Amino acid sequence: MSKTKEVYLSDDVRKQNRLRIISQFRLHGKKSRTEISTLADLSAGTVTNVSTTLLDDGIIRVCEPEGAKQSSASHGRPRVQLELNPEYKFVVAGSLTFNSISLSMFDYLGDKVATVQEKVVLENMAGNEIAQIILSMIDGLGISATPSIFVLGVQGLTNNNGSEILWSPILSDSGMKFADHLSKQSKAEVIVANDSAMIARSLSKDKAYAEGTFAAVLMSYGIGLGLYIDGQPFKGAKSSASELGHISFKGSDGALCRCKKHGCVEAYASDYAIWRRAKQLDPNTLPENPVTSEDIANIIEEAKQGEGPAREAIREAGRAIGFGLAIMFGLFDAFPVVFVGRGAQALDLMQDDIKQSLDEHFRFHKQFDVAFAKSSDALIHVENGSSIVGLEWLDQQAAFGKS
Amino acid sequence: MSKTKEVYLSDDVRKQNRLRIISQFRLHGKKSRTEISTLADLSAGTVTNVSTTLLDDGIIRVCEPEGAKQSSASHGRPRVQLELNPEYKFVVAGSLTFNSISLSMFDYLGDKVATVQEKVVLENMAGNEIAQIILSMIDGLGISATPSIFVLGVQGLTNNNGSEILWSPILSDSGMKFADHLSKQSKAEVIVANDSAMIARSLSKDKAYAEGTFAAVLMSYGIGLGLYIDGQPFKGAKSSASELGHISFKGSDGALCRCKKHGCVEAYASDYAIWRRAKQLDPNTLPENPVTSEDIANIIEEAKQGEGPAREAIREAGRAIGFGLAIMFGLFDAFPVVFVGRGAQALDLMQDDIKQSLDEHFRFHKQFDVAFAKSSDALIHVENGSSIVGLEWLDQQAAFGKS
DNA sequence: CTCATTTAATTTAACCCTTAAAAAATTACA
DNA sequence: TGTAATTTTTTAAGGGTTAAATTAAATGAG
Repeated sequence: MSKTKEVYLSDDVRKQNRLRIISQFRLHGKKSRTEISTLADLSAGTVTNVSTTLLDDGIIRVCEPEGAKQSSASHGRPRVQLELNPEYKFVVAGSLTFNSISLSMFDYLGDKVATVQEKVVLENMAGNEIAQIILSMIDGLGISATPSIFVLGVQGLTNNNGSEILWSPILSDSGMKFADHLSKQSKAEVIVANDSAMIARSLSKDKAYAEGTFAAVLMSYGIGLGLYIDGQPFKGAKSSASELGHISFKGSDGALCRCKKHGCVEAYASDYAIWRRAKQLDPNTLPENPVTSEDIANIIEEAKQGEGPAREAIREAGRAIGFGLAIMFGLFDAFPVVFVGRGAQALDLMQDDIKQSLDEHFRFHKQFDVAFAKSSDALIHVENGSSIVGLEWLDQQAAFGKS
Repeated sequence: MSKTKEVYLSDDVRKQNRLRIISQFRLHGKKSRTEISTLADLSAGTVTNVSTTLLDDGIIRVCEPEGAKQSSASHGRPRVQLELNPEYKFVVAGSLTFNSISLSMFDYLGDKVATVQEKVVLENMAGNEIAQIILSMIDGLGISATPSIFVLGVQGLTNNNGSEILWSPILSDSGMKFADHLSKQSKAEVIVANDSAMIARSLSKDKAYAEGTFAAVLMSYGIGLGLYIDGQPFKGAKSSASELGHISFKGSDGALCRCKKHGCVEAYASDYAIWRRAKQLDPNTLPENPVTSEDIANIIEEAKQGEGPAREAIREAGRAIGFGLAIMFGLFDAFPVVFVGRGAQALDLMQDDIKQSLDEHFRFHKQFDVAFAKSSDALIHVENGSSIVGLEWLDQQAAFGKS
């Protein structure tokens, strides 16, 4: 595991091909050996050999012949469809927000087998308590399957490999260490990941973004950013997530941000910022209670009616986002952006301001085609992205073996 | 070539190991088979086999025994030192600036065998003219060796794979296409690269930055940025270089930048910006003549004497740089920064302002240890980085074979 | 001057993996 | 029932690696 040898040994070739074949099943679902041979560009003989070991190991299984989906040609020996064995192993994917934990169990085929949500304010909880809650939630599902891996999306910064939360606005110092406790108590792998990164991961499976270079911007309590560059999730040097929210939009005389600095993009574009401005409150105070989805929906409604504080709040959010994007595009080049989260519902209203701001601050704006889109519920994407991470981890384990 | 198969075939294993062994020679210089066996973690037998083919192909050669550097132990059969064959192939590495072309030829060992520089203003030249000049400069060296690859650093944007210049402040539209002409006329590979990226590449071989996460900031005519993340040169989505110079430091009422926008970091931190401010000229005009190294040296001298326009110009440059770094750190995490170029001579004077600006705009400043350093002549680093790129390309070719 | 000792490099034999080709299996259809 | 069609398995050949045995080359003691 720790030895990071590259492939230069026949044994590694074998494992590499194992993964290759598993990945084809992951990608295409039910397939016969012959089809896999074509897809994976391996000879029929190799596919037979590897399939045999995969069957023995319980990683794939033979599908019962479905009347409909027969072999393409009618003559000859019929193909035997194989697929990933759903019972092989299980993933728990989910997300932690400031006042709730939602978890879903997925089988190895990637189907959701159970889901559970609990309202808990995590702010003052210790790591072992959180781990305990998660475990009892899973217990409460009454499912015999034990998860082999937990993948949990959280707002904040995690380290590069997903083993540790470095900072999160929704957790105490002790709470941030829940992954350790969970891993010890469950004896399963635990990966913590930035929520926006998981959203991007989820979107990356979408045909529209399959090309693989795009950004997911999560507009809710903060302004999250998940980047995909050339089909690979982008990771910072030490930590998981790139930040859009704390780019300095206005100088130090700007509005107060949750991070205690002034003028951040978040201080203009997050839900509390929009709310604060729409309600014409002091830009140097933070609201005491969390802003709800309804609050934001109401403001959007109001803004649609015409000019006024609500409309102006959304304009300013657009300008801040546009500025943030301009800066990011300057560093990475421009690419499509998908907006997710409740703030994203205002995308139609913001779009012109975003573009204008981009135009003002990004030199190459006109040379690049920047496409915007908004997508559905953020939590679903976080969960979905997390499940993908979990399944890919299982695939790796299945291919390269345990220890 | 075009087929991008991964390693999953014994033949690929062979090639992989060939590269592995070549890389050890590249890294460590003269080594015996036994030593290579240890370094590359391959068996003695494999090293013998591969070495034989490498010798046959003229890629490595036997070193004449130097009296001094004998085998570590005195007993036993003495080791035969091998090394890369300097005559195997040659690289031309160099850089194009607005008024000069400098080229050096390197042998396969990485030793510089010749160098030539010519004053030419490239601004209005066509691509084929530039190619012609480069070729005749090489011709003029009177060296029998023909280069297999040209690697040239240029200010501006190149595409991801180094085949094309997308934009450069020093070249006309036709001039930007010189790589095509050069490649056709010389029948050699031609790679064009961003100058700052090459500087970073050069620095990456420095022990101090060998860890592999740092930024090179080139302060001269513009503000270039070369990034190394985790030992890998960072590339944008479509283009080569990340940009620090055109981050929006002040709004649209800021000073005029060469890119025709207002308020860019470059408009405060580049040599013309410093000069403009030190001379108390209109911040909305661009100087007609290029600012020289002497101009900048004089301003730095003046600033050292005490407060005044020169000192203030440098302060403002520091603030702009600090702002740019803060934004970059927000996206990538913080890491060491090396300043290169004539503006970097003012680092001592700027450092406090950079840090203060960072502190103001980067949330995690105090949690990260941001180290600054300045390095020697930019051109040398560009050339050096380019030669490294060229040699690595040759290594790849040597390992994986031509077609 | 010879020969045991020591270290380096090469050769050998065994093992693993892949592939192409041959063989076997399984079904449709005449 | 037999032939054609198609999928899957088996076989044999070929290539790569490694551990171990062998050969090569130099030192130094008797």
